[in-house]
Amino acid sequence: MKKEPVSLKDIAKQLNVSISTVSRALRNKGEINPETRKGIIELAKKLKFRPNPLATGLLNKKTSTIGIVIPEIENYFYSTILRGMDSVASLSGYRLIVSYTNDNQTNEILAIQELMLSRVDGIIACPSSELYDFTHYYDIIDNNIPLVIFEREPEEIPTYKVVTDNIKSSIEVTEHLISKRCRRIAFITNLEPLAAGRLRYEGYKMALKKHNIPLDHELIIHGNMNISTSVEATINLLKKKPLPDAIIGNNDMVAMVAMKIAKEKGFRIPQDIAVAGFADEPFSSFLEPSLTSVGQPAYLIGMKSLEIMLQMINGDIPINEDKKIVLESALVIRDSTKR
Amino acid sequence: MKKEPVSLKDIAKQLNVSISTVSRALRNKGEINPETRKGIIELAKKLKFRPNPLATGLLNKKTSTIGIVIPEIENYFYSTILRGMDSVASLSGYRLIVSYTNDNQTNEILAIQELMLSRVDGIIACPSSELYDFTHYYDIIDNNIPLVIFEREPEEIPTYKVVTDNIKSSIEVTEHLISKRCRRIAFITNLEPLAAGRLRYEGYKMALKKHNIPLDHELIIHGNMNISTSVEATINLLKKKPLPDAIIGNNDMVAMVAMKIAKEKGFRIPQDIAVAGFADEPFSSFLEPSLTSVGQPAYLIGMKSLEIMLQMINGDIPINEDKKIVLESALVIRDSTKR
DNA sequence: TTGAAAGCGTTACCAG
DNA sequence: CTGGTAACGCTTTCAA
Repeated sequence: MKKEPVSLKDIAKQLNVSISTVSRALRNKGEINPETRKGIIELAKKLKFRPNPLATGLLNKKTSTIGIVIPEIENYFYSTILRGMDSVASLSGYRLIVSYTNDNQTNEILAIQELMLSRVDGIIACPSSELYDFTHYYDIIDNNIPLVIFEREPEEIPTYKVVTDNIKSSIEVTEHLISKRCRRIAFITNLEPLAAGRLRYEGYKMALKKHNIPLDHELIIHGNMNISTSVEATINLLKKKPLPDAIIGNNDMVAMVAMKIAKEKGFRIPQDIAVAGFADEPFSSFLEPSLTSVGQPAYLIGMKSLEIMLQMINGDIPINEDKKIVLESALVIRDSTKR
Repeated sequence: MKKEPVSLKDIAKQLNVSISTVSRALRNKGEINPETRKGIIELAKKLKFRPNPLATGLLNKKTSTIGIVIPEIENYFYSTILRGMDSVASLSGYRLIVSYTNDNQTNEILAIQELMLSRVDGIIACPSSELYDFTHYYDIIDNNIPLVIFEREPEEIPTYKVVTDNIKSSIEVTEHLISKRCRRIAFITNLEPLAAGRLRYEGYKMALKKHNIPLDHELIIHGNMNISTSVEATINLLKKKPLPDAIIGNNDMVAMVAMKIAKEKGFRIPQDIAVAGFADEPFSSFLEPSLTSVGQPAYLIGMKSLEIMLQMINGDIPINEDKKIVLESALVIRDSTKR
């Protein structure tokens, strides 16, 4: 049914030359009669010939395809990372195959298996935060397939990682709140082993310690960062005595929910409770009050991950190095913490 | 460098049988000695053999890959569509290659060329709204490559289209505002030839006409729907005399911007000006006031497009039919229009 | 029941 | 300068 694309054979037949001659002419390799070459190139252009990637791939064992394993896509942070990756990939003639894990390990294992069966040239993955089993990553490494990890920092996986300065930026936002005379700072976060939230929690603790503010475990709420758990978390926080005077959400969605619930309960923001988030979503400056947030270099994470991957594939850097690239975040102060 | 995956040849060698025997055993085709078969299957499982998709693809001229052409991805609406597509594709053993056009025709043409060169089995595209040249689509059709269009409805491209009931839902939101005694309803929208905004504008006009409200062209602002143009559009609207008493934004981002600007200028929402949007983004219920919006069946658009594509590929439906699948939207009424 | 061979489209190598 | 051939990994057809 599908009309067949032109092949070298077609061109060879029409011009009464051999397939190898056509191949050579088109890739300008080896000696060749300029006349013959010109004719071949012309016909090829006319027929819109382009080598079948399946055939070349079969030959040099390359698919020109990179597998991406990412938790979600309906999320500005991750979709921006993806676009950063795509921008580099498409410029270099690579295609991306994207798998979504929902931050769930079972999906992740399946995704990686599928990608390896698809014979991708490399895998760039964000391991799910609950990760406790690393065999599927060792599988990638054992097969000498280039692997780049992004956003999460599993020490158990010895390879390149592209991450952000979670601890530092968390210290920064916490100190910002402290400078605004907040003393009971609550933190709604994801404390799963590999979650960025866990590192941010470390930063938070360091900031408190530095300023001699006692850590109150009551103010730390572990959640999986969806809307309903965030609602619940906030309601619980607002029952604590004494009340928290600030809430940090592990992302802007959580912070947004916290603000809404607090306002509904009659608290003024930021006067009664200051609120801050992470990731600086486009909507954050439009909330009421506008939301203070730690901006993440999402696009850059994507670009950088893909650049490293390409270097690995091209053999410019070894594929078995355990190295961490840390990109900088930037605190964006808005009305939700101005008091 | 990369460790070679096991091939039929490897298995054949180890078991001292021919490649064809192994192939037959594994796919349970043709007569074969149950003993031999068992041995082969066992070894294959142990070695984690899986056929090289490049080789099979070369043989049956299939890549098991579907190309997606989509305007953006950092946008809940489009990323949800994409996930809908992915959910169906991954269940059917298809991979998706996604290209982003930024709603720009030049990018779109390049994307489609690239996809065709990659030999995708089918293309699902959202043509850019400014589209005036359709040759690249005719190119797809001429090559007998299955094509599905989504979200936009170009009459010039005779193929399956998966769209939403833009006119109807626009009538609905406009009538909703009219029922709230709004008479000067402004519309910030994208009027490019293929934009959904154009159809929504039609619906808007029909609703006004039905209720004998004169159309005031001053209240229609054409924009490309980014934040800065929306800011400008709103500022202009708020200078009109008499003032608009409602603003419809062509998406929730626009409506969000309009609300913010109007509030900053001292207008009360919805009392002075009611506001509504399209697409019902997750943040919309968290705005102040919560935003009335037309919910779009994004996930369904994605699923449906891919289902149709698979049917085309499988030959269950002809690939040259000009048919439109219309999915229903649902108006979500919130505080921004409750007056 | 099994094996050999052709072919998918391409490239690389070796003769001529 | 050009053509033939082998090879990539797989499926299918034809013989044995």
